[in-house]
Amino acid sequence: MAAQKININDIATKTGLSISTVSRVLNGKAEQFRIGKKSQQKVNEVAKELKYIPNKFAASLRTGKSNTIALIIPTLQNPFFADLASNINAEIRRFGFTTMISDSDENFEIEKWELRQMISRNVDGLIIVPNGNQWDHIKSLYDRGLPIICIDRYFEDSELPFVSTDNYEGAYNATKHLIENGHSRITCIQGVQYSTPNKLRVKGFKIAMEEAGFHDYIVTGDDFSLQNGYLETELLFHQKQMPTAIFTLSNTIALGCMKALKEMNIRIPDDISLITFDDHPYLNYLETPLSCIAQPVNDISKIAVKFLLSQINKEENRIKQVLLKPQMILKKSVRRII
Amino acid sequence: MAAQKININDIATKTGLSISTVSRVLNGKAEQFRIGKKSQQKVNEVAKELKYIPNKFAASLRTGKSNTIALIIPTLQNPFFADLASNINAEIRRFGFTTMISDSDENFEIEKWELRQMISRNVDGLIIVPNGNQWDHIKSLYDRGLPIICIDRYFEDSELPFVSTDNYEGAYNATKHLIENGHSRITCIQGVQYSTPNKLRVKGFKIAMEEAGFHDYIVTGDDFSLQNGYLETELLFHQKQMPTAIFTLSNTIALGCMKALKEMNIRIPDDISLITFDDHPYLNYLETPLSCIAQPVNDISKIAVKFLLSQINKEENRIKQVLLKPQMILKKSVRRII
DNA sequence: TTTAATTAAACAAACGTTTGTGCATTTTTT
DNA sequence: AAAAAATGCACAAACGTTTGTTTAATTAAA
Repeated sequence: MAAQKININDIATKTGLSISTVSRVLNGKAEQFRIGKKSQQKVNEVAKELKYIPNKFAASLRTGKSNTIALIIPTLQNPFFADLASNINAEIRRFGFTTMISDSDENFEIEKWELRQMISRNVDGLIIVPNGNQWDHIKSLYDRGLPIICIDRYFEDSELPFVSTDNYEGAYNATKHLIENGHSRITCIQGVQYSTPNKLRVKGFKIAMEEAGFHDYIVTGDDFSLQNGYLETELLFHQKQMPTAIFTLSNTIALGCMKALKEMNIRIPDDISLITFDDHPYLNYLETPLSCIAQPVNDISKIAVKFLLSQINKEENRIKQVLLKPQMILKKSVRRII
Repeated sequence: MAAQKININDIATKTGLSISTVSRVLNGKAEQFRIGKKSQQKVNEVAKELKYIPNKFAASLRTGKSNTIALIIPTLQNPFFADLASNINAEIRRFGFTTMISDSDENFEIEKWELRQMISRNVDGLIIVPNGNQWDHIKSLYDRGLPIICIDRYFEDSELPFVSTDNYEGAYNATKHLIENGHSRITCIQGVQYSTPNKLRVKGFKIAMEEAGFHDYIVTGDDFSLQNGYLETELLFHQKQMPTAIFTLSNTIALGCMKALKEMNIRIPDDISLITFDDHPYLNYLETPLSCIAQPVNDISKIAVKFLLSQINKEENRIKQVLLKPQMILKKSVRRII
């Protein structure tokens, strides 16, 4: 089995040329090294004939470059991240690089494991949506000179480069929107509490509330998951006073929330208003299309890739940390009251 | 910048041992080669101290193994594939392998490009959802001895191993369900026509219809996309006689279909019934939860990985092509008529 | 006490590339 | 016709591992 893989040497033998010549032709350095036209042609012909596929490992071992970018995200199950991954993969391909996508399963230990795997495969750069509240493992690689950029989630107290959304503004606007529609009893269901986007979203929510003079709002929840949205919503309605609006900090939380509301026969927006972070095609087809704060996924992808490549090419960059404006998309889940 | 990456040699120097000894300790072959306890300890200490990360490229070059599995899917934007990718990634990790996920953007040329990239990175195996109607590029690798398994989409006329769903039965059952609920004017909106799952789904639909004595059904469409679902549904209602039910062959098509219906103010299931292939959490929260034919994504993932690993371990396998039973999940999108 | 067996580790080749340097051969210049 | 320059390519080292073979030192057997 396993017909002998053919290599540069086979081509050298078959053409009667040396491996250095073959290598140079195959790498487009023929002119630079004055390889004769006939030799070039012979090499190319034989390479095609033998279906030569270069061994990147060998090349990479020699050059130290792998032409590969690692992308680590918390989970592909979340369409927001899947979308991000798809966009980044396509964008990276445009520049001739290959992407190694990895799903850390929202688990910090797995993230570290995957990261080690990537590093030991000599990736040229890393794009990561970190899922813990520690960044030593990332920072130490960055300090070693590995080009890195965090997207979506990042660390405020670190100098690690990032591209994300202005989460504060998004949350502020969403809350303002609810307030302008007459809501004052608003509950915010949050995700992982220590994550930067979550903290900033909560901050945006609180400040908008305080500015409006509302001081006894509720912020609850602890995970960017369907279950969390479901559970927190359930609990919410076992309290004395129901909110008139809910602000969920992710699309997954929103779905969980909707599930609970449905089970309790609470209608959106008739009985309660709902607005959420993250957009997605699916949100348009829900029972009630959800008004949301959309993140510019495509822009984030493009900027992250551009930025990473400039790091790889050792270009100087003054700006290393970017926040893009979110967009509020109004659908049908918020009702004006009073 | 780029603090010198440390290698096995640095450890050898620092411990005063040889690189072969270090290598053996690090690879857990210490006992086998009778390396002294103190030496072992020294090596491990120094490795930790220097934060040594092995260079898999060098190892792989030497061994020919990479401990990496390639996964190529049409697009992460489709939650069905994202789900599959996430499951497979997790499953593969359990066996100590790393997954390289790649999104071919539903494009045959890109698929070939990605495949070359993977091969040149010495992957030990390949799991692929092929997106064309040619398989030479895959088959030739298989013949060279690369362990391969197709999932979801596969080729009937090839001996390439696959794990997929019994698409025929799924479609047959879905159609039967519509018929049993009194529908006779049923339209099927299909995806890519040459793809095996699509062909079998259409076959299941047709046979169920014929068996029931209905001969003038419509099968239309040509892409597993939202747009296709949308367009075909639009066109459908410019015809003389409207169907009473639609069977969409993927979740993406279903969404497009729903969008068109909504725009035309046609209600599900009051005005028309709808059933679709593929399940997804989101389908439960739609305006009308969609009845569907669910594929056993998790089982497909597990079996595919198990099967691939057995190929890698050169175990004999009698059964190389597997079809799993789909499950019909009834929600609220099919109405009994007459 | 010499020889054999065991233990512990070193040597060196190989994996498939890339690349700096060197060496013929041919062409151009003087 | 001799020297210089240009052309076309080959040699060999290096990248960081793994692994088959040796070697040295220690212990056990004779």
